[in-house]
Amino acid sequence: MTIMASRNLWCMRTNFLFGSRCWMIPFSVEFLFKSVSLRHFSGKCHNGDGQPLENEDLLNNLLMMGVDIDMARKRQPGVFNRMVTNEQDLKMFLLSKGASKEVIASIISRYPRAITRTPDSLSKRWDIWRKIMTSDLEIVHILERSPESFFRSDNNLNLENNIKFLYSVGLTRKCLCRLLTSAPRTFSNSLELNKQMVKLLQEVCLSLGHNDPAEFVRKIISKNPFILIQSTKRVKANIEFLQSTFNLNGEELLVLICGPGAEILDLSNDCAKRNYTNIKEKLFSLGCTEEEVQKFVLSYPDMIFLTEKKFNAKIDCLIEEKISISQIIENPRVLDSSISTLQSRIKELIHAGYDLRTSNINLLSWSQKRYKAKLKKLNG
DNA sequence: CCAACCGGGGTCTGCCATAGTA
DNA sequence: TACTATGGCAGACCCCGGTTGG
Repeated sequence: MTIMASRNLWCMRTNFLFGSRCWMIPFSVEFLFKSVSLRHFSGKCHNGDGQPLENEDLLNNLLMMGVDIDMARKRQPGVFNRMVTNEQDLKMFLLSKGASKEVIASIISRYPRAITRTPDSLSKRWDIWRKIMTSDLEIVHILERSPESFFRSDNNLNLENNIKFLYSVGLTRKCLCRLLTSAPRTFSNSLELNKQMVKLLQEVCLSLGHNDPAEFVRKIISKNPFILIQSTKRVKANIEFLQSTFNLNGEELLVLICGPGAEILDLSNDCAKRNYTNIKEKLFSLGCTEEEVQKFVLSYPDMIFLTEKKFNAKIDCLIEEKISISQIIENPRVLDSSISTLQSRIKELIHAGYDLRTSNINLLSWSQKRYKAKLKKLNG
């Protein structure tokens, strides 16, 4: 009863603020699918100039939910002209799955079209996702991160076909789980698009002389769960870059792209080329040969992710401490550490009397725990 | 005990363009 | 013709620790 009382009070307050539309009572699953919010006045309204007016009911609902209306309108203005929207259903649905009000508001603000989905379709889609994920909460986290990936498509049959297809490629449920967590967009791609990428990967594999494309595809996808949300154009370009830049035979290239260099395929237009060119120039300026540069990058391909600014800053910060370039290229992992980690560790090590010019520099990239233990020992 | 070697984990959305559709 | 569904784009590391070998 006290709950009812406070609820009534809340209702009165909101009525005072926003007009006469009353909420349905939350927290009760039986109301879930009975709340399609038809407008009391149908269709678009028009002012004297014939301009469509947005529906007041919808705006009030969204306001009370805490939705950022300006943001939502900017993103998908069309939603605001619809006769029928299901924001109440969506809210109830997501609440029942464990999403907070704040999360729901944020989801709608960022992907307003979510409120056009029917409860039935939502529920089906959710259940299909749940065949991969073990809990509702995991899905809530994904939606919070990326509402678009769940709501952008209403085609549940396509979703199911994608899952069938991915299994048919030989991926495990665990792998699908990783794909859904890391790159949920994979599952709202059209089946055709996913097939195209898989086909491309198989062709690459065969053209490089490997005889088990299925195994290769499984490996590359599990190594790089983002691959299926890249365009084939992008992936092709990056493979061509690797092929033309390093003198690798087919097998070596395959090992690279389904192993340590797998993520390079995600890099955007010419980014790999740009970053590699910078690495080359920087190292040339420090007296390295072309061969040394190639060997250095291949020994730790993630280097190619570093932008010009960051790569140069890291090198400079090491060189300033008289660490030689040969020490650096022989221990590429030190460039893994952030600039601030490098700076603070260098300072601490010098203070501890550690001579980086003659001692090993690998500890610059050790884990915090191992590094701290080492430092403690150095400080006696 | 110590460090080298090496693989793994997190994470990658939010925007724009456009063909298709009602 | 407004709106939807879908494709594509830019963007750009850092940290941890198990195992192994000395």
